[in-house]
Amino acid sequence: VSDDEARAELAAEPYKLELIGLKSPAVQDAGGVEFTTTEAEAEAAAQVDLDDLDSSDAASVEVGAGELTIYDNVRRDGSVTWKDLCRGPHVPSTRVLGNGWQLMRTAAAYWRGNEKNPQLQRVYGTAWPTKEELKAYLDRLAEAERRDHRRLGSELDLFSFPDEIGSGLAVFHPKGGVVRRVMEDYSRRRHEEAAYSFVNSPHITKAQLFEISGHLDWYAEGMYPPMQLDEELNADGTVRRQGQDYYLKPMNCPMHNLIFDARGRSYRELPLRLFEFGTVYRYEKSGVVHGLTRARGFTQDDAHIYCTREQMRDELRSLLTFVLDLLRDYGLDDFYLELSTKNPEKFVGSDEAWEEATATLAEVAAESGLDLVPDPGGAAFYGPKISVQARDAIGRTWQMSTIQLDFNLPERFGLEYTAADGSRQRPVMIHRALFGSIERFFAVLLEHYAGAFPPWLAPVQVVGIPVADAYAEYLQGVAERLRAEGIRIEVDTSDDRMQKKIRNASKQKIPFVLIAGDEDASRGAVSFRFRDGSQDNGVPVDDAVARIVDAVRTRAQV
RNA sequence: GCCGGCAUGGCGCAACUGGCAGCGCACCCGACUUGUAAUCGGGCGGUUCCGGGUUCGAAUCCCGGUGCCGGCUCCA
Repeated sequence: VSDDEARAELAAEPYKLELIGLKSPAVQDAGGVEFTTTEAEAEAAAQVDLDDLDSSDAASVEVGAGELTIYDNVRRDGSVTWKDLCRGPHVPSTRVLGNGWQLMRTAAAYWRGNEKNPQLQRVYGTAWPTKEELKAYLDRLAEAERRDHRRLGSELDLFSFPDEIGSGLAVFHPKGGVVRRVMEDYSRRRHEEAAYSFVNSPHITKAQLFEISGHLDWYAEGMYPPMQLDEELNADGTVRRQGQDYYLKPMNCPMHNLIFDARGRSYRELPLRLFEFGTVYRYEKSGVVHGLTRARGFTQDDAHIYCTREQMRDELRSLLTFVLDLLRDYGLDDFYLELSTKNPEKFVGSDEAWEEATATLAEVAAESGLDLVPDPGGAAFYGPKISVQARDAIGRTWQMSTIQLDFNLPERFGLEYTAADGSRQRPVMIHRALFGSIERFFAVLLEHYAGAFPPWLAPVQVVGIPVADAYAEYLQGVAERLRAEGIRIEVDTSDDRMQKKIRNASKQKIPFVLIAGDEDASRGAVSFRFRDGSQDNGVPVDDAVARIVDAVRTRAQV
């Protein structure tokens, strides 16, 4: 139909009239009810962008540029219930959906995806050729639900979000604290080996620092409001103390820059790698806070590397290797990379610097042999970025580590080092976080393992269960030997039945259960029960200890 | 921030149309002493998220706030 015909047909539909005005057949999908076959497609459909629709869905109907199509919704008796703009095609009959469909939820969505526009009600559904396939899909959703870190966090007594503290602010319980400490300890050790220097910086700072860094210009709405220190006057009216705003830090980089700038720096010190588990606070909008993956207070495993332009390539290369190795040690091994490049509308620095940095990142990424997905225009204004995307045990992807090149902050802070020829040079700065945030990484591991952490990370690695009280003492002896090896073991001496203790250990997803009764004790042995329910009976204590110690030391996933 | 939903012992839930706040698990006490996922009995525990209102009477209805869940938008 022509625009005018369409306008006449849909005169009572203000949003559709607006779409007609856009003169693009692509936008016709932006309204209407969506039935999608997968979560991913629902997401994709929800994020329909006017620009990329023209080419991507070309398979449907031939529609010339600027032409519109209108479909009639026809009942079985032939009457038309409503008309709608649609690029098509439509299924001949909704009855082909059979029984394999279900409404999933409703939600508000901004008209044409813009926050400034009014919101419409979006109805989500899912449709499958058969009931069985629908069920399989719903089972996958249930599996994700079962692994939800917020649920596992309370079931396994790892962390909580007390209302009294505030939205998005977690406390870690003793068991969560163990996992976190082990994660951090291992990370520290590896960073030490990789020649990082460990620094510490405060949680609050005068406004001045974020004025220099530019955060108050660009990031103010992501920050908690300032703490105001009032001006105080002496009796004669002179100023005794100047008024001052203090902010919670949303990022660590400005602090690290001040450490770099604390004295004159030589090229001989570079690359200088400053590392900190830096706790930051960001005032996330109320609707986006989500468990540990999107909190308002979190700790980054943050490092800033200051190096020369010449060192940049080698540094990035070894950095990417370091990052991937470490992620693998935590049990993630299915990665791809994303390369975010310059947004021509929003960048600082010279074109040459950008090209060099981007080419270097691309080259280093290619050497890794991993898939590289371009993300044009996705870079921060100060430099391009590689991010590591990891797939977890049920195939979901998570953005983990980021490596960002920065030409801007060294400029703003006036950072310099003295080169071999005595000249003053500006260093390049690399921002990198490997976990991203410890809390998010913790949540990803928790969901990846569905709570069944590998022994080296498990809060309790072994539970000893005596067949009867009489054997508790024997197991305590075994426990002492394991504790001497640094193993986290508890002996269950409660009044419960043995079967109940096994059930409890199983629910807590303890990697190793050691059971002992007369048969074992009389032979100096113990019996294993593993998480999968399998057993290994009558294992000599020496062998049992060696086996557990080995599993922990090798970070095995048993 | 916006739209929709929700908030009842530590956890999971119940309580009809406004009419005595209940159950299971956990916890405490007692009995039982057991070879691979729940022994039995008893007990403690609630200002029904907070503040205000309507009503003879509010977990229940209304208003405001806080928090949570699902999305939008944004992001480590």
